[in-house]
Amino acid sequence: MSEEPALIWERPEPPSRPTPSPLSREAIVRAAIGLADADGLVAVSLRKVGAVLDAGPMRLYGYLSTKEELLDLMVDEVYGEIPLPGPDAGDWRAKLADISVRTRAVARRHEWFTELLSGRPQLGPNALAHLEAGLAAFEGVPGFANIDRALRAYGTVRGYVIGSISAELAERRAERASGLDEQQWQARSTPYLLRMLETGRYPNLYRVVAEAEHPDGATGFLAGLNYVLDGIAANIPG
Amino acid sequence: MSEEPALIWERPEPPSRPTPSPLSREAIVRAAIGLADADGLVAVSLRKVGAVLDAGPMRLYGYLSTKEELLDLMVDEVYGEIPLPGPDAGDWRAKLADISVRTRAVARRHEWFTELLSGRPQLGPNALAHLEAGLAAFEGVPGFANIDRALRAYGTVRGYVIGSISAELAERRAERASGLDEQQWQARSTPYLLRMLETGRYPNLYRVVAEAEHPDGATGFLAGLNYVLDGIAANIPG
DNA sequence: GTATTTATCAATACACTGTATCGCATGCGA
DNA sequence: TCGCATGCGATACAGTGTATTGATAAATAC
Repeated sequence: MSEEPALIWERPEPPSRPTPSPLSREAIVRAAIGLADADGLVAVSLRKVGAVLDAGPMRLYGYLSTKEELLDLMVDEVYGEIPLPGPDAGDWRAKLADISVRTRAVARRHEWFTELLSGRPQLGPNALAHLEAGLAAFEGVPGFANIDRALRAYGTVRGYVIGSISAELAERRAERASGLDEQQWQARSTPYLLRMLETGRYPNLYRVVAEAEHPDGATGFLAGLNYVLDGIAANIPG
Repeated sequence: MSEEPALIWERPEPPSRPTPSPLSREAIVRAAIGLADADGLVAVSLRKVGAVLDAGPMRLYGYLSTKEELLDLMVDEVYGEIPLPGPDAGDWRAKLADISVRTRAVARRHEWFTELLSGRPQLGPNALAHLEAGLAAFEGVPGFANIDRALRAYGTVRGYVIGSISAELAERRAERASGLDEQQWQARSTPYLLRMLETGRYPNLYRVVAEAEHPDGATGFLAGLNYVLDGIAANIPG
């Protein structure tokens, strides 16, 4: 199907291939993260990532062998943005609170982060360092010398952190997805909720709408985190 | 572009439209859940769901206006499968443990469930009933009369439950995704992990691989749940 | 009982996805 | 200066969600 039978005399030379922009895994991941930050995970396609880097989609397959791998790289990159406490950053509780709060901060900058966490084993170097730091917080804590116990305790904190942030961000996203501002979203869903609540089947939910003050995200997050940490503290003998 | 100019005499009658199978939201959701249970969320496409019901993809748009809505319905349907404790099912702790354990059981039957939870507000009737039951557990508990406090406490439990189950299932899925059995997956990832651990940068992770006994999922889940519940108990005055 | 409107659904179409294949152009070794 | 290897672009394909369209069946009006 050669569609260019023009004579050589008037056929233009091929555009002297403009030195293909040098590429790297790092650049690819940064481009993908930029797209995801701006327009959500749906905006991350190999074509769009390639376009940002002046490359076709197939060019990326030299650096990854699957889109899943790109997502894995994105996750590990974000793990790398979370500062980790050093060995003398306080006691176990301070260290865990530190990791948790900083994780939340980063997850709010990259709203897609927690979405990717569910359903993907995290084996990248930064993810491993993150887990290592969490476990290290339990070094020398009575009752948590057993690594299985430390692992479970940290897993509990981590489960709470991720679950809690997911819920917080889901709410934020739902508002914006419905078009414009928060008010517009609430205007859409509130009447429905009121109708449900009027049935009387949800007395406690009714109180949530009627009485709750909805403390801001950070406050609520810390309150829950303290429940979890209190629970661990309650299991330190002595 | 009528491609059937045959004369009426030999043109076959249109196949007397075989009474289009009656459809319902319920049937659509069940079909979608069946596909997801069998082959994961990627297997849920409007074409495939339609095919199960002997219908074209566009037929479904009478019952939903978007695929997102189908996913919302699936989530609420699964919520409906979780039995909720009645008012006299024990104290707050028993009720919360009950909800959590049953949620885990259902989430293991529908591995895609937690995947959908992150990133979607849950406003269906069954989801609301679920939340209501969680809040109801705190009725009459000293220190949790304030609905904000009850909401946060339950949110903590819920965050842990979802985060924890997600992690558990992510591991299980990763094993199977890599082709065949658990051994095959570990054979692929273990050498990499060992090389990372040999660097000495992850002393606690090293212990996880070397010393940990990896108690089974249910045991670990309950251990973590007890941390969280202990933490709440520690905040009940008196 | 016939004609006309209305609702329902299948077919078609479109823009877009991830990825396999293939052929060319470029740079390197001889 | 030639031959070859390698990396990249173009092309292709099967699949996605959904807008549009056109036909058919049901419901209504006369």
